[in-house]
Amino acid sequence: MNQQESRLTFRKSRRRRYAVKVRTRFAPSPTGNVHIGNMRAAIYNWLFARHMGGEFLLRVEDTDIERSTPEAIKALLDAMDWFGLDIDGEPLYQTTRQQAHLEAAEMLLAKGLAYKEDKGGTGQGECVIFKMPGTDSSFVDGIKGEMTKKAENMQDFVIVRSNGTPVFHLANVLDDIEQGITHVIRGDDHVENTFRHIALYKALGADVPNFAHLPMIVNAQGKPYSKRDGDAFVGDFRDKGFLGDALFNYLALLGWSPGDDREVMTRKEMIEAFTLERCQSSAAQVDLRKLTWMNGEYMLKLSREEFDAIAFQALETAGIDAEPEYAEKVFGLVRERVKTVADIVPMVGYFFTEDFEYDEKAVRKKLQKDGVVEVLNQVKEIFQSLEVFNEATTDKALHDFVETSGLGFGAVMAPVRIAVSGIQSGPDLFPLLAVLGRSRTIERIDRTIDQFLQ
RNA sequence: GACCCCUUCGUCUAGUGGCCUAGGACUCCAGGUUUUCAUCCUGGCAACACGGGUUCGAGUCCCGUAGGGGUCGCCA
Repeated sequence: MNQQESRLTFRKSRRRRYAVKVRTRFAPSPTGNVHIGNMRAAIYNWLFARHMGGEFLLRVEDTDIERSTPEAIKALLDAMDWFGLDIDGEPLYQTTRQQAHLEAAEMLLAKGLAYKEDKGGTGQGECVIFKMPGTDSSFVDGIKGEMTKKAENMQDFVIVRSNGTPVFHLANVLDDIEQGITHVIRGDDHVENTFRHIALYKALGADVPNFAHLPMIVNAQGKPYSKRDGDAFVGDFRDKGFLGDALFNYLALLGWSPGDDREVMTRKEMIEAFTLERCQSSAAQVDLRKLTWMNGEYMLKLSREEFDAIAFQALETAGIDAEPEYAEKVFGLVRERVKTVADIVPMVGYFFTEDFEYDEKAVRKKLQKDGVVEVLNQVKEIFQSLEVFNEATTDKALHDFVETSGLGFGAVMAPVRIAVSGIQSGPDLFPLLAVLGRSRTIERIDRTIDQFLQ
């Protein structure tokens, strides 16, 4: 009922401004790190704007001179780029607006809607305080429905500090007016502010936009993300090997669903299906396992070229020098088994060095057993005698060997695999051998015998 | 403490009074496919916070309780 009511009212208020195009915005302060909670708000704003055929703007709230460095701004823009959040128009930098903010404060003062006072008698001088109208306030939240607050529960608040700088509330509202924002979609932590902001809009003689408040996202312990949760920044997810598209999709689904069973969705599908009414009003918990699964789905959707480019990049950062043609063959082997970008290097390491590690347990359980030396020696001879060494010939040769020797597949394949790769799991053995090549395969078998089976 | 908000499987969710013996996804478990691992296929475990109403009928509406969260800055 509540949902239905809110939907109606929300539509009605939009119809009133029928000629106005929907405009949303992302208004972060550039601090060098973008929290995924903020990024999710950006995603929802973007999705909503695109769904409505409207515009998505960026406003950089860079008034904190200490933290708002050019690097921080670049990091912010990079994060948006990584997610593919394209903006309409030029970003508005809040520092360029200070004069306008101050003039508006003067206007409110002149109209008697604000007053000056040394709040709390600090002796720091007088600040400008906005006078709340003294009436009950209510608005219809696009997600939460009807919200009300009694006059006695709302206090006057500072809009210009005694040092002459504008406070968030004033700047934020004024800039939203300047940018023509029709829908303010932001975190739940702003609901209380909304009552203040609505009063400001009215005092300023501006149309009050629609508001929608997104529930917070919480960590794996179900607690709010704090500064200590190291993995809450967008950059951390990138470092952990997640793809921007996958994180985007995952975050979009964290608090919203299309209403049917779709989960892995294209941008187009998400844009088409996205509505505020379908957003959840309770907090959502981040589940890295599901994110990892979804990332795997996106890794699978990558084209050969895209995957190779990513894999080369990963190799490069790991300091591994790779010959392109060979590396591409290796990538082809692991392409479908990788869940995150970070999985690649550990999975292909042994292809690029003779100095790879042997898994101790694998050596103990599969290699250091009676008869293994003989098996490896015979396999080596078979490989040496092969006219051509490729996937098909090694496959046939080993299968023949298994048959004639009367040994099980496992008794032959496992030792060979460990001898050439050091580990028990990996790509299909024969393609692996083919990529490795005959000489390397034989050398590795020899070395394994010397090292563990003498 | 005051004000506001939230509550369906472990997690993300579907559910707008009868279609719900509550559906899907991730995870986990079992079986199958596979030379290994992953994939893939099949099956399984698992939830309406609690208590009262309203109603012929409640996960869905109302009230209360409990739990959780947000806000109470000359931070944003």
